[in-house]
Amino acid sequence: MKLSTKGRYGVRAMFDLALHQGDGPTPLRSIAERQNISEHYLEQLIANLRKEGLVNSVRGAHGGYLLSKEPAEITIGDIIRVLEGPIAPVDCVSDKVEEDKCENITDCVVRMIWKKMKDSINEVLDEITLEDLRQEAINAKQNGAQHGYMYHI
Amino acid sequence: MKLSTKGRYGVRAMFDLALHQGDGPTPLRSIAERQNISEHYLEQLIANLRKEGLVNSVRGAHGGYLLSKEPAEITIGDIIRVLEGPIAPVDCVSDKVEEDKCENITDCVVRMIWKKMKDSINEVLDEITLEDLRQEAINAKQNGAQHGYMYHI
DNA sequence: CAAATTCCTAGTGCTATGGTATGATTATTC
DNA sequence: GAATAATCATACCATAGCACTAGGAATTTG
Repeated sequence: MKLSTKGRYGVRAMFDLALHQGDGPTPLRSIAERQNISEHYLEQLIANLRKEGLVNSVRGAHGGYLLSKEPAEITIGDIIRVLEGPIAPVDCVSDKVEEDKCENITDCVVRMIWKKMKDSINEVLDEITLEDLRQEAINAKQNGAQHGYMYHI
Repeated sequence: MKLSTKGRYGVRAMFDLALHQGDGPTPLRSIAERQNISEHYLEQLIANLRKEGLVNSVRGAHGGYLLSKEPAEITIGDIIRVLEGPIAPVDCVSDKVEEDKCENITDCVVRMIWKKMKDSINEVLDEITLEDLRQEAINAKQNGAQHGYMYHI
């Protein structure tokens, strides 16, 4: 029951973009350096975020990446679902197709657990936006946070 | 973010024991057959459940396994934590030791997400007991559930 | 003693993860 | 035109965990 680095790096990268939103496109290299993530690996991840429309890209000199929407309109759930697939503890609660593969769907007592689990996780992740993180970072900074690669504002 | 079969098989096996509690020790073979799980594999899982005191074993002919406590006193969280380790999306929120490995612990904005996620999952899993499942199975049976390997009562 | 059953150790094939390496192509700015 | 950057492609690799399988030793009952 662990998230892989895909989801975690993705969230950090998007958070980084949220903090630098307004400065124009942010090159991948800057994100990778600030967040201490392998640039090549991050490239693979952000390609998915672009395909799913969470970020826009600008080519060429002074190019880079931009959030496609306001930080308040992007949830952590949006990001993680793109990078890790459906957020569900077992396949039989993740989507219609997978549900149908389970013969016992209506009778299965145990499935109820996974359903509750899934709903509770998604609820948490869908109520946190990048704007929430940005605000927290600003507060932390004001309250004297020092290190934190998480908020180079 | 998937559970492995360890956690899922474990829950099903314990649920099976809950349903057959009172019949004396349940041999592993019976559980494995009813739940359609590899006997040898299940053996390895139940060994951990025994070491952690969730089940008792009786050797020899007519031996088998028994829940060590009342079904109402065993939560799904108890079972999954034994078989999958701490239920946490990232290590830095799983326990003290892991927390200490993270330099940024106090300042890290993103960590708050994983903390909330962890708490919400654990809350769900710790409020469901084997007795709850047993009751649901009995209800389902009365309401005409037919198939469901989940409740051979 | 034979059968049933738990207990224990080892090995195995597969897949996903988390990268690295290399290079070519396209678009943009100065 | 040079530099900067995204985009695309392909391939490789080491490690770890998963989901078993195999085989046998120890224990208990009848």
